[in-house]
Amino acid sequence: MAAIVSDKLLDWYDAHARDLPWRARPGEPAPDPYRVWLSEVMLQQTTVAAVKPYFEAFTSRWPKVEALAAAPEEDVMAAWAGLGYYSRARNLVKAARVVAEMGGFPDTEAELRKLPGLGDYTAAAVAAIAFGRRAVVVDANVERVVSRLFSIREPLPGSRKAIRAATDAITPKSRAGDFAQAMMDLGSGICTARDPKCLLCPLERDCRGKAEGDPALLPVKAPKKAKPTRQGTAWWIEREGAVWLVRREGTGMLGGMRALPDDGWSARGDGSGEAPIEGSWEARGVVRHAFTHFAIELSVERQSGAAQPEGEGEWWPIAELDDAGLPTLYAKAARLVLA
DNA sequence: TACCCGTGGCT
DNA sequence: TAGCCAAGGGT
Repeated sequence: MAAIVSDKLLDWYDAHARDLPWRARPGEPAPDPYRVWLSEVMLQQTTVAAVKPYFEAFTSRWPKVEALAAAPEEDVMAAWAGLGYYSRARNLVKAARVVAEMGGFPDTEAELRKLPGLGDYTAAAVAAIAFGRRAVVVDANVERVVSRLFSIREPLPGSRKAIRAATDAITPKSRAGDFAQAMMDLGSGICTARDPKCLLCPLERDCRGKAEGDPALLPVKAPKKAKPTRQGTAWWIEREGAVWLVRREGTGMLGGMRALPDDGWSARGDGSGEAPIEGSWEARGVVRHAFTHFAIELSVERQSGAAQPEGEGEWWPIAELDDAGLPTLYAKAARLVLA
């Protein structure tokens, strides 16, 4: 059954593979490991449509890993702005510098797994896609397809071990990269989370989930926690056509990204409401923004002709604010002030 | 393990 | 519209 499933899927992939900028067409040589790695990191929890323009921008500006390794971290962070999960950009720079120092990407799953930002999924995907290694590649698409194919009814995340074993059982010795990408294309276009297109599926006859009932009910997932709403304030401090920007520290929320000064709001609590400088503030309104596990209502206060706040920061020309690389929350706040 | 960490499209 | 979802990783 295992060989039959992988053969059917690879045949389907040869006929229906998506044409993507980071992907070789079936039968072509494997693409540059740099492009595979970059695309896989960008695609972590991120849609293909969102990734495409960023992938083009990055590979145009930094065509090789050595170029990315030589770039200032803040330039990479600014280029990543809007894509989200900014630890990916911090780790991207770290990994690029390690790889450049090594003289190239390692070509085994175990060595790739040691690079920052490469977990089980990405290490396996790069090993399989860029280097033709047999690796068990399990992402959310594979979890869904395999849960249905084998009718695994234990809820996630408890079912991960069983899903991995089942995926291992159907992963072929050769063309593991194509197999992985075929599974992802199948999950993306056919075996979708809602309303799967079973009539178009090359594995319909092999699918226990289909045979036993409604495959759309799989995988079962644990219920999600309610997300709280936090209150915070951001300060638009303006002087001579420039606004005061800081760079957020650490590895936490929006860490390493340029931002407006704020009052210390976080996922765990509201901000203090305390302004960084004296003076009279003009209320400009409230920005609402939903993060993964909480929402924020950010009040935006403005002061012009202001003194320079203490601490690190820079006066950024308002006319060039698009180049600052503000994450979406602060881009919204800026739009509110400038509207 | 459970939680933290972004964003935009879709229903 | 409010929630769900997407090629997860780090701690």
